[in-house]
Amino acid sequence: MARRNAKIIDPSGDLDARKASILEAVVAEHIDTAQPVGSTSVAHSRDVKVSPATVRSEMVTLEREGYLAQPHTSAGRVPTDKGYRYFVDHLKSGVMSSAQQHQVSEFFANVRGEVEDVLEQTSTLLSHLTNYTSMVVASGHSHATILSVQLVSMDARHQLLVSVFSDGSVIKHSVTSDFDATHEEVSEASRQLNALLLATTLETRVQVPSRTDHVATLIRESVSVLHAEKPTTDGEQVFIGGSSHVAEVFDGVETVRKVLGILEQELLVVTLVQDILDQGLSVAIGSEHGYEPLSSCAVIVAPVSIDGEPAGAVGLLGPTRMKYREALAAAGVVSQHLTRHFGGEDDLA
Amino acid sequence: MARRNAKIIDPSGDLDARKASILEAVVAEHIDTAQPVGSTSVAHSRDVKVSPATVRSEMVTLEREGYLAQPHTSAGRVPTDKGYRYFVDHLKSGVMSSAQQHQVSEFFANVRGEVEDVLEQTSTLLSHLTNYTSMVVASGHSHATILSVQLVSMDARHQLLVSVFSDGSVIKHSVTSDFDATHEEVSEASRQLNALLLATTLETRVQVPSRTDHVATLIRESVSVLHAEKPTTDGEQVFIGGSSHVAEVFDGVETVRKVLGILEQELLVVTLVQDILDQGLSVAIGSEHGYEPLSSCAVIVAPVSIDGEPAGAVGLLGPTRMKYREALAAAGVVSQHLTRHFGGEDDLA
DNA sequence: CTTTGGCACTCGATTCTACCGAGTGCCAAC
DNA sequence: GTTGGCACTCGGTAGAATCGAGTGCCAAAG
Repeated sequence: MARRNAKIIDPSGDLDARKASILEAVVAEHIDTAQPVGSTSVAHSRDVKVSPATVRSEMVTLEREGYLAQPHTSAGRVPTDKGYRYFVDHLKSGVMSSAQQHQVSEFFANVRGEVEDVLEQTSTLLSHLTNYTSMVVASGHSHATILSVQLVSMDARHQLLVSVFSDGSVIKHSVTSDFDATHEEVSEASRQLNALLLATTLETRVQVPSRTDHVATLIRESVSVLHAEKPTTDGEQVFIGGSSHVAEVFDGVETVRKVLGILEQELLVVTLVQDILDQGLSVAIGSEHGYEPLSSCAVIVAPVSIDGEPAGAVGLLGPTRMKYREALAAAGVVSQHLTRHFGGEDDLA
Repeated sequence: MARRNAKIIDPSGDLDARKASILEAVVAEHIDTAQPVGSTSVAHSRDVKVSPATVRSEMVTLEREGYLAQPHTSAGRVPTDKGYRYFVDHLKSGVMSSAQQHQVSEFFANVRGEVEDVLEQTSTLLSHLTNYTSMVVASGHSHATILSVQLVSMDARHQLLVSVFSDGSVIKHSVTSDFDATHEEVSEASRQLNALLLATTLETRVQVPSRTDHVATLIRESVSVLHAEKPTTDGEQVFIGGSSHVAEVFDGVETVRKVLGILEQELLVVTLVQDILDQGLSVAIGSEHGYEPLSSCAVIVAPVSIDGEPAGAVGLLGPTRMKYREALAAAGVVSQHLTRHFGGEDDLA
């Protein structure tokens, strides 16, 4: 079509149809062979109607424009991050095999248990579906309200503060006092804490009694440990599935080590996923996410919401040459199922 | 010493002093070079006062007896699992560097938070100390008694059952009813549940009301989900630290994959550690633990107890040629600190 | 002016060979 | 029983030769 313009280097990054199909062919082939791809195989691929020679000359352009790279003279071409980016941006969204679709429906029809269990199992599911490492992130309860708090006496000087939130999460904190508290004092404190904190969020500032008696001290102590929760973690949880796939999917011990090292740090994974989501991306390729150790990785994310509110995300981590179509489809389908699962009729907690 | 008997093949597996020191030298050298070790380097090592020729002839014996193996003719010797076993059985227990000792004390002096957090951080500590993957297992609350149960209403048909145990653990279960329960009904059920279950364990059979009103139904339902907890998992928790070390410490993608695959399955890790503990071992080498995919691994375990009761264990996973002395020392020291930490004055929960 | 087949050239990968040397097993001497 | 000496083995490495996939360029064809 816009052939006449082919000579003009298009700064907007859009390619004419022929370059596009060549780039696509290169990416597609490199994804499944992991080898540099040469002009002949591109020329023979569907959607490319020109001779190897023409392909070659187009490839030098694509290389100059940064979509392809040559490992060394007289080798085939390999896509750059930019090349992959173009590829995924122009990917007509694929669809999962019906066997897999079935597997997912089956899974969500049969899962039981608490949210945490469901999320954990979901991450396993996702990694099995794709053969990549999966991440399932549940955002924190920063704006969940407190449904109940209870102070339970462990022994005279140790109590356990158990708080239940409207999102179904439960957290415990241990409270230590430097005096012996009677059972009566503890349950009185528990009663008052309940009255005090009911329907508040962790961000609400509450008026604590300033008296110095045992009950008041327990209350102050309890409120303080509870509110201390906030700054450290936001209560996000992350479930990682199929980390063993890291070993099959990356080559080079060093890469494997680095990637595993990142996955070990849950906080990092949460922020990574969050960052990508915030950028409005669904795929971050190579250096796009800014984590140097993951520069040979691509990360796919798909948001999950509950009642219209963003509530987390599912993610996949693979090499930049991952099978985007399948992986995107899987992440999408699973995130939709999750959204439906938690939005819908079933147990919320 | 028992030199005169050297010719007699000792079926009990005890070696005369010279063979022992040769075997030890081979193992020690192979551990830090990862190479087959030859007669000359053994002969030059401390504790071995004989010539290479003598070493060689002893080595053929050691090989025949199954302590050493030869990768191929005219290569050095490599220890077999049996060789490593002898080595660790006769290891005079080492001691950690004082810098490390300090690091551990420091850690336990400063660590805060709930048990889970402490255990998780402990596993990180242990893996940092040793450069191996660490496992920290906390046994289940099968004989902990219930301190409190509370049924919290989420919405009309969903309640959350929150149970607090004497070991400081808290578990939640969601309860779904097929009728709309009022707040009053829920709190009445909660009250009765408390009375019913207080001081029982998950194994105690309790008499539930057989009435068909809402409160009784809630109670039956709650008791049932709570007691259903038992069979699936015993409530063990496992924290794995430093899985990225797997990639540095094993060679061969396939091994790395297999090991990571095992580590992914928490249940497997728990039983692995438990099995080894049950066998009364502190190290399981190669095939001793019976997990085929881990046949090139050694696993070190050290029990942790609270108030004299076994309460879990710490473990390390490395290659069969791991640095046993250091790793054993680290696991030992950390398990002791952990035992002291939870047995002692500090927070129990 | 674009496309194409032809062709010389490049350069990593593979294969082959020679060779080195660590290490062994054996034996005769101590 | 221990030791030095010696012939032999065999994996690992280095270098040379070769292969071949793939390129860049050019001249002819459309």
